[in-house]
Amino acid sequence: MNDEQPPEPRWLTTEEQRTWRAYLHATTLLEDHLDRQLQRDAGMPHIYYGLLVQLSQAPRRTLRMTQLAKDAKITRSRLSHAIARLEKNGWVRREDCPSDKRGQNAVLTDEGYGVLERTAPGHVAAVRQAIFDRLSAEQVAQLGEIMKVMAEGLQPTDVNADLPWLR
Amino acid sequence: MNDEQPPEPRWLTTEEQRTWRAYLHATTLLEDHLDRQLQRDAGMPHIYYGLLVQLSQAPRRTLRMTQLAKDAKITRSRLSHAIARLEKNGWVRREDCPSDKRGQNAVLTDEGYGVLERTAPGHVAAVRQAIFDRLSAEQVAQLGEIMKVMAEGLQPTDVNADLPWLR
DNA sequence: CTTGCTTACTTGAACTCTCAAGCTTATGCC
DNA sequence: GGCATAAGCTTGAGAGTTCAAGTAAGCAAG
Repeated sequence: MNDEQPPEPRWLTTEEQRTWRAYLHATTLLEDHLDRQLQRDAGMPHIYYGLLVQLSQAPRRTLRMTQLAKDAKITRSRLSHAIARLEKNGWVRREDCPSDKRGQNAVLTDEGYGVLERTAPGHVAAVRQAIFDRLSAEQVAQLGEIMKVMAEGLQPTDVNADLPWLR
Repeated sequence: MNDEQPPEPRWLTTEEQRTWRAYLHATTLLEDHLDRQLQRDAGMPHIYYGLLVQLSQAPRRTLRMTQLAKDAKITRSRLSHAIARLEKNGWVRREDCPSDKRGQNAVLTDEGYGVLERTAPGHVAAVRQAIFDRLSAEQVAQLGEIMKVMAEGLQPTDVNADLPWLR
């Protein structure tokens, strides 16, 4: 027989709950806000905009699909669908990768770059208004550090990459 | 003629960019992580789980649709679809509101409560592992304050509610 | 050189979200 | 009462996301 009881879970303290709720509210409100802002002004959701930004900063405005997916923290499947849509808009072009016949490069077109040029100011203004105009310099630094720590803990590092005993 | 130039937008400083990127990475990674965790263990996305939690804490486990939508920071349309799905699962029931024939109440069923009981420990553990186990008490307090400020700035207060000259 | 495993990417179906439109009931005003 | 407007909620269609499955090309071992 198994007499073990599941251990009483460590619930959140009142203070932690307050923080967690505030986190959920702020992040969902902001994401909705930016999604609407960009959908209205740039004709695409926030995540798609982020893809164009990544491409615009890459050498030759070109990135391998897998790399872009990693940078943007999304699955390759999602990226495939997204690039298909952006390609239909004429903002991104696909190219075969010369060195690896399995590979695809996503390339930001001039049109895509133009969209970015036209809409970036409005987007930055929205971000600024939501965050940086409301926080002290100290808080911005704190936020940066906190988010860095959180992101590190969530990085989907290759499973087993840190498990030498499985190699 | 119009000689006005659009003012050069105030771009983000390097420090602000770093913080903004960290924010985007951490929030998308966490949301994906929790969505998968709950989809796997509770059979619903994070936001749906949040709806059940709200209901579980309301008197008589009942809430008007509009109120629930406000609490969860989602549109009424989205809520309608969500409740329809949860109703199909038998976790929520709709009731006509006695005092207002337009109104609908969402009620958490016993089954719904059961799902919550069974899955809450795992969910809390995931949240704890992603945030509270990795941050100092001080950082938790900072995060709470920062998120509170951000949420306040994004609150979709009724348009015009703060514009007395339009009344 | 071929067998088997891995990597890169795509696809389709099921599900969710958004947006605009629609229905019903409440409320204020004459 | 009768009318206009607002509030509460739903619906359907189009767009986006997820998950599992599929194709094709690299790679390593024998």
